[in-house]
Parts: sequence; structure tokens; C-alpha cells
Amino acid sequence: MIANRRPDSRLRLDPAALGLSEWRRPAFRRGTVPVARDLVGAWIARRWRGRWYGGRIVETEAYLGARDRAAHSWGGRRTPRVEPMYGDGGHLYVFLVYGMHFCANVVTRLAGQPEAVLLRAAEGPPGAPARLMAGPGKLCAALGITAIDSGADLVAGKFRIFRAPGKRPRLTVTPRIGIDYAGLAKEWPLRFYDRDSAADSGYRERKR
DNA sequence: CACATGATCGCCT
DNA sequence: GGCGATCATGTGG
Repeated sequence: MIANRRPDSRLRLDPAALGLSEWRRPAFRRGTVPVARDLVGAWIARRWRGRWYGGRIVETEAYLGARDRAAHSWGGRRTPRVEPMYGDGGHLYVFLVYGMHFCANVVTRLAGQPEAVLLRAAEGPPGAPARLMAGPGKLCAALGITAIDSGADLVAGKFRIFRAPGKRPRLTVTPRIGIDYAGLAKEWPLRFYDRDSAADSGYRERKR
């Protein structure tokens, strides 16, 4: 499988110049829904050859573990692929979908509680194409996130989550996308996006 | 804009 | 053996 591991050069940024401050472990260990809400407006960035690349998260989805039919950990399923979901909050869980796209999740709560937040869309720093990361697969492609990053530590490694200064985004809440197989869980209101951003994955569903 | 379809393969049953 | 936490492209209105 061919997968580019290097971030798009147009996503270069300077965390200090943007006034960003890193999330620490306790922030990730909170409830999955609060974390999913707080991740909208936060920044995800990675260090690559001494430079930072990333963007501002504008859309997320919460996946609630064993009780959530849409989650890979549904019913307590525990396989090598899903193992990072069972670890401590503040790690990445990355998987391949449809044979060609990666999806990145932020693991939440404590070890043994396999919940996570899917990063569905982000917007790059000024100058980056508006819709470069408008979708979970596109977000991973632009940042160079692949399966080998699954399990990466978001507190100590090359990937980080940052809080941004200033006002919090206005959130819209809807059911999650692409989980028609999930029974009743299909309707749960666990998708969150910044209603003032044009970079979310579901731009077609609303006119502005 | 709405909808349909193909691509492509690791993972789980 | 079947299918998916997606995306780009193509068709028609």
C-alpha cells in the first residue's frame, strides 16, 4: 500500500506564534463527549523534521465503547487493530477504511475504557486550501497520518493537541456519518462541528 | 445540487 | 468471503 507519511507543506505553522498550549494527559481522560466538543476549535499538529504542521479541528465524532454499536470496540471487541482504544487517554488510534483511506481518533478516558473521538475535519493555517482536510481521510492524507502512527502518544510524541486562545466555536450537533449498520446508535447525537467553518465534511447538507 | 458508482484491501467472522 | 467511522468522479436535472 502506498501512503505518504509526510505532511503537506502548506500546513506549516508555528505553535508559539499562534499562542497554542498543549493538552496534557488529564484533558484526554475526561468523558468522551466533553472531549469531542472541546476538540472542535483545538489544533492538531505534528513535528516533521524539526518543523510543525497542522490545523484547527472543525468537526469530530464521539465513539462510546462497548455499548456503542458504531464503535470498533462494540461489545468489548478487542483485537490487535483496536488495541490503542483500550489504552490510556491521549493516544492516537488510526485505522484503514475502504482499503484506501486512514481515519485518526483521539483516545479518551482511562485504560480499559475503549472510547475515542474521530477527527473528521480541520482547516489549515492561512494560505492553505480551504478544504484540504475536509473529511477524515483527507485530514490523515494531508497530515501524513498512517497506520504506523496508531498508538502514538499525544502528550510525549511527535503528534500533539493544542488549545487555542480566544473565543470558543459555536457548535452544531447531529448524528454520526456513515454508520447505517449501527442500529439505534445511528441516531445518537455524537457529531460536533463548528457551524462557522466552511471546512467540515458535510458542507453539502446546509446552505449558508 | 442530488445521487450513483468504483476503487481497493485489512480485518473480522 | 464480505464489508467498511471515505473520496473523487460522473451523470442528470
